Amino acid sequence: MPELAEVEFNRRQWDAGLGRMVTAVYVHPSARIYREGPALELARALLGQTLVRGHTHGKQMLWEFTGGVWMQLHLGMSGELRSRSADLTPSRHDHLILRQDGQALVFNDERMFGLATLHRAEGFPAWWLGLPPQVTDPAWTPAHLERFLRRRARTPIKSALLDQEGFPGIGNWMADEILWRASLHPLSLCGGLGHAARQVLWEQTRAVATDALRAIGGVGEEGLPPDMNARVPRTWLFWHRHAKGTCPRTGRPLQHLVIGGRSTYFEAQRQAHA
DNA sequence: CGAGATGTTCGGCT
DNA sequence: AAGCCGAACATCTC
Repeated sequence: MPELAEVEFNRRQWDAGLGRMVTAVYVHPSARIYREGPALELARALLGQTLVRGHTHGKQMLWEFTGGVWMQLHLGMSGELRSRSADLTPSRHDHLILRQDGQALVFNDERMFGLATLHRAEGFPAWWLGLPPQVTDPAWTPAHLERFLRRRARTPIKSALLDQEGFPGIGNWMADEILWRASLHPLSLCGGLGHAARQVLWEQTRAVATDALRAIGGVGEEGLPPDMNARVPRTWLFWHRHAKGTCPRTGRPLQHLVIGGRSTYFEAQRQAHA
């Protein structure tokens, strides 16, 4: 599920736990999400600490606790955060549960491409501060984008959009959404985009990220949106990118290609080759 | 039953 | 040498 707006949505699921102490920790020690550090060490570190804040950066999540304890979470392909009742019994894919007074914070991940890693630092960990600028950040400028595209001159733009170095938080459906809005063919080589095409790409990347954060992430609203994807407008490509899908603007059938190993849907007539 | 699913990493090749 | 591509990871659904 998770691209930047869904990551934001999941971050908010743990809001109920902010400012509260962790009274017990359940881990599923052999789960693959602990591949970068022992689960039991993470569990021991979190116990007795208070959850201070959650941060997101693209698809990365960083949970700040008291005592210089930080937990990095990545939702991978199927990770979800939820707040449940205090007496919750772990189910099959619940790999991490932080129990607090009044509730349990759950990390569930069926496919286990996600990640949970302990970090210790006074202030933000250095690797977090060194992450590339997010696409909604003022530092993510047209000049920054141009430098990135130049380094990948022979890469199809669809593949480049999935590169977290240049487009933190953009994943497969958002990449298709951006190219569709920008009227760019997904196989266009980065080096072949002219000034005008690069400008449109920059604008639509920002626009899709901002719109998705508002619709899915619930940014700027009180309370949580009831369902993650339900509020995505039908006019987006999002709902139509499947084998029998048609373009919500032209009504013509969508083309399907596998690019960089990922399913890609586009309207071949609108998205002409650059 | 094989294919594919909103992700990342690694080994091999150019 | 930088950068590309396919495979692998684990599980469920169509």
